[in-house]
Amino acid sequence: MRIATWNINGLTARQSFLEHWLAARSPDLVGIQEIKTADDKFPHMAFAAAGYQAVTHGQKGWNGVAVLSRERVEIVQRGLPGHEESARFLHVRAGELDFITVYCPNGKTLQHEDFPRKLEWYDALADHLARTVDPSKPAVLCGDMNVCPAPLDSWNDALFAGQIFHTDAERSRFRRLLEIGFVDAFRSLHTDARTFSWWDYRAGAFHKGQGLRIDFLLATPTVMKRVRSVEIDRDYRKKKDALVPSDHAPVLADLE
DNA sequence: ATGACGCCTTCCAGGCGA
Repeated sequence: MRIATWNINGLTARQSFLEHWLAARSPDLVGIQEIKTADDKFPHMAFAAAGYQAVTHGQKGWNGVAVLSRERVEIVQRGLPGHEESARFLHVRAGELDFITVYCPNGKTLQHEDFPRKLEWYDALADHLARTVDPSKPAVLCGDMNVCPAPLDSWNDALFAGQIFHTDAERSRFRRLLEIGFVDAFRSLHTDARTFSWWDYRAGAFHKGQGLRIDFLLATPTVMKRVRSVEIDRDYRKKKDALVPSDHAPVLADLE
């Protein structure tokens, strides 16, 4: 079984690119973020033709998450309770697996009012997961977390020390997800790899290796036992047949 | 030093992303 997460930066702009990737990688279960599309505008037919059922928690213009699955899934929860004003949370059940995808708030800067809101959102997420996820059972929490959990996850941790994505406040929120019982699958298999999942579109950041690792597949121990590989699909951060890529790369894991 | 690219929108300049 192949699972994945990907911030696609706009479904309308990325649909062909996403379909290209689905055909090339054949994932079974995918969390996508930033679809920026309302539920009633989601192109279900196109994904059904590619063999995927889509479950969406969409929003016009901003945010929006969805799950694409080859096998039938059922909705457990759409929207983070108490924070339904932005579409950032979707929990589905795929057989025995609880699969949750999130698009965490960005926060902008430490001075911006969005920063304390980001921390509050994280606290609400952790509270909700602690109540609703049994860490002894198979579960995956994936998505764009908008945090570099450790210096190794940033192209220049010294330059950005104490700035957005690099603060102790954000890192402690990320750690709380691990304390609930989730394991960072990529880091677990690649202890020392300085591998990123996002690169700014501007100034040739991708080619200069100036990226961040902010997209994660977090899995409970029963899932981790089945993990055979975890990779960041940086080939899909490149232009593909003249199609423009997202600024994020997909993260993929193969489970036994 | 600044902006840099690409997304979106009651529509095309301006906000936002990370």
